[in-house]
Amino acid sequence: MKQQETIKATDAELEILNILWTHGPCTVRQVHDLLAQHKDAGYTTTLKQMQVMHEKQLLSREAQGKSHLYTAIPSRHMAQGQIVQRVIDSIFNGSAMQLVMQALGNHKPSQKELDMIEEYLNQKKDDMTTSK
Amino acid sequence: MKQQETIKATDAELEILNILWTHGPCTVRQVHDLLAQHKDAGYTTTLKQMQVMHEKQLLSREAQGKSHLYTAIPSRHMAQGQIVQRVIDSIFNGSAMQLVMQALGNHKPSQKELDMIEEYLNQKKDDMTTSK
DNA sequence: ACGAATGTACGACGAATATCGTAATTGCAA
DNA sequence: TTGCAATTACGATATTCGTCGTACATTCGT
Repeated sequence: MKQQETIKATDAELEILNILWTHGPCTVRQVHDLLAQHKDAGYTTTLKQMQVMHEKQLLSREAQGKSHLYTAIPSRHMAQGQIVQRVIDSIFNGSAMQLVMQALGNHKPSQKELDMIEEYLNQKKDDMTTSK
Repeated sequence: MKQQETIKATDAELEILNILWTHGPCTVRQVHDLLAQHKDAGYTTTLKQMQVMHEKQLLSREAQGKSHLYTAIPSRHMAQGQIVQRVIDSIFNGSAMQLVMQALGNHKPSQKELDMIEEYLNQKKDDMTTSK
């Protein structure tokens, strides 16, 4: 059911995964052009990177015309979970709450976002009284 | 006012910083012994690492007897902020809230923790109505 | 005062990563 | 069908990171 236990990706690889997660399946050219907007690297660099990621089972690919269409294999949600956990373990001494506070503090949440959390909290509380 | 704009530390370095943050100034031996509890590496490895970190201005040091006492230069809080921001940018598409939700979802907060957040939220709301 | 123990300094090495040049391949348009 | 432009394949190189061996320095107990 799980083709992959843990995701091991470098920062550069994360960037590419993020593009794929956001834009759906892409060719190397598309990914590269997006990357090039805020980063400076040659086309073959991106190509090589994606080839390696394909070997590492981070990307699947399918021929399409003369090029390849690449797709992210790990889900964004799964990767997020793992990375968040790693951050918590490494510098938040294992406390997820501290991370939450940090993120909230940094961010100056908008009213709408505060409402979102509140709603979430209320729902959690309901869960607690209803069951368990 | 700020001796350091951005903190660039590898995972291994983060581990060491975390020890220093938690235990306060330490000698190489102390850090190494703590690391050795859940990791396997030689003493000189830790030493070298901390020397490099000293060059990189991640650690300051002070002679103490025959050894050196090392201290983390960046504050834990600052490092947390930067890392959280980087995570948000790289895989949460810039949305701090998504990270918060992910962390909350992962973690199954306790009642006490929920109260903490709620209190925090109320305070935020007060801020919003009082000032600004 | 001297030798063992404990530290530090320094350089080297392997693996992984990032980057790119160049060659081979492929699809398509004329 | 043939040539060109785009794409892929395949190393080669540079850099960084983690690791450690070994040499040098210092302290302390006796």
